[in-house]
Amino acid sequence: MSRLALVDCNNFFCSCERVFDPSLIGVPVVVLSNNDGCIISRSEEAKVIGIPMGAPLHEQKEVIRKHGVRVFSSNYTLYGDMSARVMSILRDEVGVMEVYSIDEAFLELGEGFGAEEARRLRAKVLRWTGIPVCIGIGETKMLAKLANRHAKKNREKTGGVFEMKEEAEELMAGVACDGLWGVGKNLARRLAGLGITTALEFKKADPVKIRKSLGVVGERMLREMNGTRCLELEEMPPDRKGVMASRSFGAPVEALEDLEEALANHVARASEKVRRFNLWAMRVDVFLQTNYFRKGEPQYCPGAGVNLDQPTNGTGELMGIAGKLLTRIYRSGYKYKKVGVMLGGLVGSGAYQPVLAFEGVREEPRVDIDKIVDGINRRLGDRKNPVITRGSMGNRRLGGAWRMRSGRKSPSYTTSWRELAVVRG
DNA sequence: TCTGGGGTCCTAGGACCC
DNA sequence: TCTGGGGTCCTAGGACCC
Repeated sequence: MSRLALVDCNNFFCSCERVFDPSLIGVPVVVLSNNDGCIISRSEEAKVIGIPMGAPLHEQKEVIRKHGVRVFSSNYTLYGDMSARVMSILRDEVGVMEVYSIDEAFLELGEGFGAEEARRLRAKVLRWTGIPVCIGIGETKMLAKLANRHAKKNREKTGGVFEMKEEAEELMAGVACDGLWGVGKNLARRLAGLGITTALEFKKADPVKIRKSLGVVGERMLREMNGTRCLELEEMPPDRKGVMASRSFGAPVEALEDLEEALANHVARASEKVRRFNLWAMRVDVFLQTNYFRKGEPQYCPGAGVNLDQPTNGTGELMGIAGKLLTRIYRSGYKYKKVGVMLGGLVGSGAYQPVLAFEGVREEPRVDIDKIVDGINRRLGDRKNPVITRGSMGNRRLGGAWRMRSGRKSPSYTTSWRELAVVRG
């Protein structure tokens, strides 16, 4: 019987911060979401003192002060680079693997790769990168996930590695349904309605009943729980369906010009991403949001989209289209919280149907300015701080109400010459 | 005062077609 | 009394994940 391993980095963002700052070891650490809004990664020490996942920062001010919690803005440049290092080590170990997220990968295990080998791999990743991982082994993705969860929750006993074997059912009896991968609050409630509250009860449930109540998604999970693979390993990630870019503002925004400037920045990021994947967009959507946490204020969350005659990934062209959509939905008198753009209907070169053109098909430009700008920005700046921008994106140094907060970011230790760690003799 | 961002898949329902 | 049936495509919204 072939098996999969799920390798999952522990408290990944916090662990990345710790690699380059030893003073963080042994003390509570948290990393914040964009705009310094929510807590999205916690060290073990931070979990112990009761800081919940996803909690708004302002609700935790007291705990943070009392325990001297170290707080960081997110530094995705650093995390992305550390992730690539971990993944390259894993890739050396097995023939087939799927990078599932920035901090997780599924590995197809060969004969003889069991808990012992997993422990060796775990030690290797820790030694080479400084990142601690947990490894769960099972016949399917769901079982590997469950094993991983057990390994993580009982780290002293398991040493961070667990393989699903005969004791699986005993373990499942102690896991609530919403602890299963793919079962959230809502599905758990539906399952409870069927009298199913533990992972073991789910595993033994009647497939017909599950199918009827949870659809194909539920049936797939049920089969996976019983050792039948329904969720295949995806070695090559399939092409993206859409690319979105949006940000909450650092402060409420009312003026159209400010929204336009923010949107131009989002379009620049989104179109660069689309070009990086060598794709073209057939559709553009723009949306606006007011702050739905402020119940007393008038709310307005409109969106508008347009299908394009010809696919494009040009920054300038997309900025023009998005700007028109924005003026169409904009109404004055609201305090906006967020603006965003979604590039959809992505197609590869040659995969799209040329338009039946009465006014002539657009010519390809002789010099592709966007690609040149992308190259320079990639070499001299980073994704968040491009060195070449357009006038419509505003001036970074002048700030602007819409720019997000990110006041506690650690240096990009591994990707910027100017921010290398300094060793004192 | 302050409350993230970016994805995926599935389903239901409407428009439209023959 | 009679008011078809079956299909596809698209979109919006729900649910979930990290």
